[in-house]
Order: sequence, then structure tokens, then C-alpha cells
Amino acid sequence: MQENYKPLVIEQEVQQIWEEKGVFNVSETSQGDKYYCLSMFPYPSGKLHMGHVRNYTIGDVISRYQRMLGKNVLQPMGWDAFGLPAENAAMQHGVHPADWTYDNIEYMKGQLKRLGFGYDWKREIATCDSSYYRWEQWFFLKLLEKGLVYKKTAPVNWCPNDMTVLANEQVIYGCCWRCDTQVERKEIAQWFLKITDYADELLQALDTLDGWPEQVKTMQANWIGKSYGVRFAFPYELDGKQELLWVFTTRADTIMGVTFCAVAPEHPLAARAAKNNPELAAFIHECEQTGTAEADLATIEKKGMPTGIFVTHPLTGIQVPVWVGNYVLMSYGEGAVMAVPAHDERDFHFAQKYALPTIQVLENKAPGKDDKPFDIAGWQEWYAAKDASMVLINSGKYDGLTHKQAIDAIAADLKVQDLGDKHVRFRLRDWGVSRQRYWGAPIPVIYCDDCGTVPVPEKDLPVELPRDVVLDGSQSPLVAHPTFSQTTCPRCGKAARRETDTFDTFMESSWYFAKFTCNDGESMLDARANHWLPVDHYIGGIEHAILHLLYARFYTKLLRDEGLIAVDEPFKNLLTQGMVLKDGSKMSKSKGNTVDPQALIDQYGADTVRLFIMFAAPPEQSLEWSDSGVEGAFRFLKRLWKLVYQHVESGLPAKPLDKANLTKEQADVRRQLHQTILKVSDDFGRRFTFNTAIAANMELVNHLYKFGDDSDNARALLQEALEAVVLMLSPIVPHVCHQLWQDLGRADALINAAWPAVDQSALTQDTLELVVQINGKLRGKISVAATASNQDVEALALGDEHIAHLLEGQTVKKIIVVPKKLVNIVI
RNA sequence: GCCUCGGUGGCGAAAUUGGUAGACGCAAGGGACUUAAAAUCCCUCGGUGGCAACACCGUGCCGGUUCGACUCCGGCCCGAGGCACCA
Repeated sequence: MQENYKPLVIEQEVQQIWEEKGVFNVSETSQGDKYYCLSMFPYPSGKLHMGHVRNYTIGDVISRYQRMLGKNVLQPMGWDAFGLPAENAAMQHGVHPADWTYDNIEYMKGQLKRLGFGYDWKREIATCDSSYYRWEQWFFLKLLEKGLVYKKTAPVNWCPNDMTVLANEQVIYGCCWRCDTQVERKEIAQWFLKITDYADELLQALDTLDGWPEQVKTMQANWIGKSYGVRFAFPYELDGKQELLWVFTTRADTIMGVTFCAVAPEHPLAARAAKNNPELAAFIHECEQTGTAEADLATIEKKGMPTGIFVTHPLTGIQVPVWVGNYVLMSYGEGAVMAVPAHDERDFHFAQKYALPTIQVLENKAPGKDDKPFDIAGWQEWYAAKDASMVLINSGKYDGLTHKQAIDAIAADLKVQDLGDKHVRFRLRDWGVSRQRYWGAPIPVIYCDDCGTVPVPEKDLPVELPRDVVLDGSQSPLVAHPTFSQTTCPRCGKAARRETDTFDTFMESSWYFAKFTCNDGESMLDARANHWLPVDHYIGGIEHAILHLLYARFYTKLLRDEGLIAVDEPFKNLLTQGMVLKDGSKMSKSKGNTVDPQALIDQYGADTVRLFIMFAAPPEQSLEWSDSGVEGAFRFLKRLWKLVYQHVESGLPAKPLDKANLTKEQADVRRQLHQTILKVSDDFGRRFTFNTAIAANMELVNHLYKFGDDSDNARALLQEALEAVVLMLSPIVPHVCHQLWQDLGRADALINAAWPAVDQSALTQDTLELVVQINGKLRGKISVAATASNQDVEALALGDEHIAHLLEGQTVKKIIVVPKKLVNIVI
């Protein structure tokens, strides 16, 4: 055996063996129950960052552990290859997005191999390959046929100087990132997928996802946001015509307190009012000088202007003024809201600012509350309370009704007039998939003056993305392309225009996990998808908790309803890893606080990097990067190597372990060994706390160093212990463990070895150490027989010299014995 | 602004079901080895007081439940992730 640990040599050799034997290539017919372990595929941004290393190490550890349990493990890898950064790189460095992307893929693939991840590379997918996105186009047309796709206008960030659409990321403090021009909201026609048709199922099915973190399920449920309320209309007359202003509210009980309505700047009513009102038109234009990001809209100063239009309250007949409010979102519900300043915080502040009237319509009848006058601090209480102590006042025939009674009565009265009814609303909006970008999958439709919107015939798929484009940051390169948009109508043969928008890249990442099962197939998906799906364990960043994971769930249901797969949900278990931080904030290029994993791999080897990143924190928590911590991980591997070296050099044990004849010290060591196996198995299989699994092995190694016994049986015990440590650490540091396994004299390859088993008989103990507390404070420790009764334990505790001294002159009120743990004496 | 999560030594963390707070590691200090350095090995390491035994304080802040609270409940403060065109 080599005296010193030389990771770079070992890792190269071991990786070569794995590759030559194709140990990670699997098929449906391989032995063992299937286990599909998937890490979120990376965007090929250039080189791996620490977040990738963490993500893929977690996935690889779970995969290797499951393999040791005898599972047939599929662990594929691919590239989420379309996206904005490729276009930015093209503009900055004059490279073609495709070349940039494929170069990055090649480099990053080398890095993944260097880290020793056990991927089945035969299944590799790059989403920018037309053999992949052709099926996305094909499926989109199936959805179009089914009526699950439609076109409507929606706002985008528009830079009037560059004449281009900007991503939210490209809007910096409301201005274009390239030319600093004030960004405007602009309505353009775009394609949408009807995810709202599946809102109820997406919400309900969250209950079936037992293997998902509660946090993620809660976030998704809130995002879908099912709410029960009343949708109703305020009639009004405009230009001699009868019109209706529709609104939705969850607080119809406060309807008698409405003192104004507010509409979004983009609302048709606002546009009509602005026709003869230059001041209002200017205000609407001002409202549109904001990007589309909700966070921005929610934090801007609330402003408004009256439209001059009045609508009729449907129950009181009173004329109510309509305002334009910059805080009302056209994309939510009706784009219009009723305002009740007395019982809504935002309405209250708006009414205060513009001196609009306030009518209190709820009163708290609970004792001590009824005489409380209305004030600013009070409205929160009024608004929040929905119990029977809150009753209506100043509401005519509804006076005295409770929250629920009032909503029922008011909804019924609106229904009689045909001006409203109870209504279920979702916060979730349909999925806009159009992007005015080059580096994405072309949307396969053609516009004909005579035939309208015509799908590209199946035989003409894929619609290939042309390579010869100019990227200069002004308008979409596909619009500017000389021939791409020029085509003929598949129906009538006349000259027609091809769609120049491309798909949102979430479209590709919404079904790649299914394509991995059959990437060599002649169809979108085949029967192999049903063999492997659902993914048994999906691992990825918490930042994907809502969008990606919701779209993938939605897409799975679409694929199911098209008969392409049989599962309802894509991911059985989900592990959301935390961020990798440096100096307390997320590692990112823009912050300049990145650590290049490559330098560390070159210096210490892949195993050390893998070990540190798994040791520094549990996977779900954010991880604070530490260079010296990496040094510590390397130190541990050297210590492990040395321990094995010393054992091997003194000659491997000739006789098997004689379990029946252990000294007390040997039995203690063996107990710790099997307690460690027990704990580490639980950490790997149930808790996914690899940090504590590593710590337990470090502790064991520390004890083995101190185990000075040189007898034959002790050497046999050490052999057992070292083999177990090597097996337990092998999913995390597979290269060094492969070598140590051989050096320990094992002829079989570690990659095929089974997870170590716990010997229950090694765990038994004759005596236990118990804690003695007085009033819950630690006051001593006692040693008791494992078989001792509670009475024996109490007697021992009271008889302890130190405890007896402390109890002098005190009255013992109660003694609580927690078996095998502690005694608490209450005085 | 809204939704979600988190806050424990100098630092990363552990404490799994309400039962010994700080395992394991990093950093630091001291020592051994060495001509020296690195590496390695040994010791100390939450705070205050004390020669010591030990005592008191201590898990973001305030309050509560309990024999017992990092853990449960209520109210705050701070930080992170997401907010639909970054991926």
C-alpha cells in the first residue's frame, strides 16, 4: 500500500475503471428495483460553481447509497441549454450563442466527470438540440389542438430607445441595463398555456406529495392561491351605452362601505376616460413607466387619479367615483377593485391621501370592544375579524349579520339582479410562454392573412432555429432575419409569416426528466418513461420551489392527459438544497464573491471537495463557504488513509473476529462501530443529514486511533471497523474508498459492495449513565444497570453523595424518571 | 408590499419525539518533534466569579406553557429565498 494519500493519481485511475466498465450505464432490464435519482440539470453558463458542486454531490451520494442497497439506479445528466446569457455573451464577446453554449457544455462536462459523479452519459440531453425541442414543438401543437393554448395580450418591459423587450433582470432601477432609458410597460400579443385549467388539481395533489418539504408545498399552495369570494358588477352609462364594471372581493360583507372603485391603468375604462382628459392620459402614461415585476409595483408609492366616471353601487344605488390606481394590476382578476377604506389597509391609506370618504360597516360586539371608536389602528382588527363578534352596521337590511351571513345574503341579492354571484378565484395566472428572443425553441405556428393562425404541419417539424443571425440588442434577431419569417401558408399556399417568438426556457425544463428515460427513441416519449417515472428523488435549489417545480408538475399532467405517461406527479421525493454563501450572501458573479471549484479540485482532489461540501451543513440549509474548512476535510482523508496504512502494514488479520470473546474495551469499540452504522444508515436513508453522518465517522476514526490493542482479535475488530468506515464514506468520497477497500484486501470492487449491516448483538449495554437534575438543572450523573427499575434509579439518584448534599433541608415534591435518560428531582 | 424559511461559541454547525446546549470540524492559544519551517501528534478552548470543588449566566428580543424549552404558543427585530421574462 502507498504510504501517502495521493488523490489526483487515485481519482484518475478509479474514474477510468468506472468508465471502462460502464458501471453507471443502466437499462430497464438491469437487476434490482428501479431508483431514479435526478439533480436539476445546469444552465451551461461557463464553468461549474459551488452551487452545482453541492447539488450534484448530494444527488451522487443518494444515488450511490441506493445502489449499495441493491437498487437499479438511473442518474442522468443534461443541459438546460437555451437562455438569455448565451445572447449576452454573443453581444459582449462576438461569439455565436450556439458555439458559446456547446463550448461551455464540453468544459462543464469535463468538470462533472472530474468530480466523479456516476452519470449514465449515454442519456445526455442538450435542450438546444432540435432533436429535443422538436418534441416540445410537436406537443405544443397537440395542446393547441386541444384548446389548452391561446393567444392574448400581456405586458412586457419595453426599452423605447433600443426598441426591444427586456427581461426583469435587465431592468435596473426602472431603466434599461444597456442604455439606461426609462423602461415602459407595453402590451403585446403572446402565447399562453392554460395552467389555470389545472389549478385545482395542482393544489389538491400537493396533499399526495408526502416526500416533499412542507415549506415547498405551502409556497405552491399560496402561489396557486384559491380564494372564495363574490364577483359582481357596478353598472354605469358611458357614451349612451350601459356598461358593467366587474370586480372580485373576498370581503363582500363590507360592500356597503364602498366609497370608490379603482381600476388598473391598462383597464379599458381608464383608456376611455383618458380620451377627453389629457391630465388623466398623462397619469396613465406615468403609471406605465414601471417594469412588470410585481415586487416593484407592490413597493411603489400608491397614486391615483379620478376618471370622472361614476358607477352605480349595485345594492345602494349610490353613485361611486372610479379612480385609476397605479397599485391595481390588470393581470389579476378583473383589473378593477372595490374600495372600502374603513376595513382595508391599502384602501384606507389611499382614501386618506385623496380625501375620499370612509364608511364604517363592521362593529365588534365582543365585551369591551363595542365602544371603541374607529381609528387608524383599528381597521386591522376590523378587517381581520371574521368571527361572530363582528357584525354589520350602517348596512341597511344587513345590519346585525355576521361575516358569513352577510356574504350569503349579499351574494344572493346580487344574483337576483344578475349583477354577481359567489365565485372561486385563483391567484395563479396562465403561463405566458412567448419570448421575443433568439436563443430558444421557435414557436411552430404560421400567420396567414387568409387562414389566420396555422400550426406548422408535423412533417415540417422541427422548426429549426436559424444560425445566421445578428445579435445587436435591438429588436428580436429572428424578426430581423432575412428569410426565417418568410414562408408559405401550409393550408392555402400563399405567402405567410412565421412566428418569430421563441418558447420560455421553462418549457424545456418541464419535461426533460421524462426524456432522460428514452432519449434515443423515435417519439416524444415511450414505454420506458413509465418504467422509470416518477423520479424517486429530485434534488435542486430552493429558488426553484415555485416556478420550475410547478411548471414540471403541470407539464406532467398535460403529458398524462395526452396519454404519453401514466404518472400524475413527476417527483416522488424532493430535496431542496440551500444556497452556497460567501460572507453571508449568495455566491454570484455580479457580487464577485465566487469560489472556483476547479482550483480546489486541482489542489486537493474531488473527494476533498465533495467531503467538505457535504460536511459543512445539512443539504437544506444555506452553506457558508470556508477555505480552511476544505483543508480540514483533506486532513481527515489523510488521517483515514494513515489509519488504514498502519493497519495494513502490520499485516492483515489472519483469523476472523471472535465475537464471543471480546474484552470490555473491544466490546465498547465494537458497540460504537455498530451504533455508528445504525446512525449513519438513518442519516443517509431517512434524514439526508450527511454532515452528521460524516461527523459520526470522524468520531469513530478518532476512537480507532486511540485503540491501542494489538491482539489478534483486536486486529480482526479493526479490520471490521475500517471496512465499515470505508463503506459508509464511499458514497461521499468514492475514489479514496475504492483504493482503501482494495488495500484492505478486498478482491471485489467497492462499486458493487453492499451497505454495511448493523449487528444488533453488538449494541447491548450492561450499564447506562443517567443524568440527575434538580428542578431541571444538571446536578450530577449516576451509573445504573440497564435492567434497573424506576424505583432503583430514584434510590440511586437520591443516594448519590453530591445530590444528597444538595437536597439537605429541602422537601422533595416529585421525582420524574425518563427511562434510560435522566432523573429530575423537583424540590 | 406579499408568500416561505432561518437566527445557537471567534466561525461552520450538533442536540432526530419537550429531557445533559455546543458532538464533529475550522480558527486561535500552549506544548512535543525539527537546525528551521511545513506536515504530524498532544493539551486548552461559550461568558463571569473561584486556587479548586463548584456556582451563576447563556440558543436574536419580550412574554407565556411545562417538573424541564434551542425545541411548543403569542408579540417583535434582523437576515435569506421567491414574486410569474435570470435560471
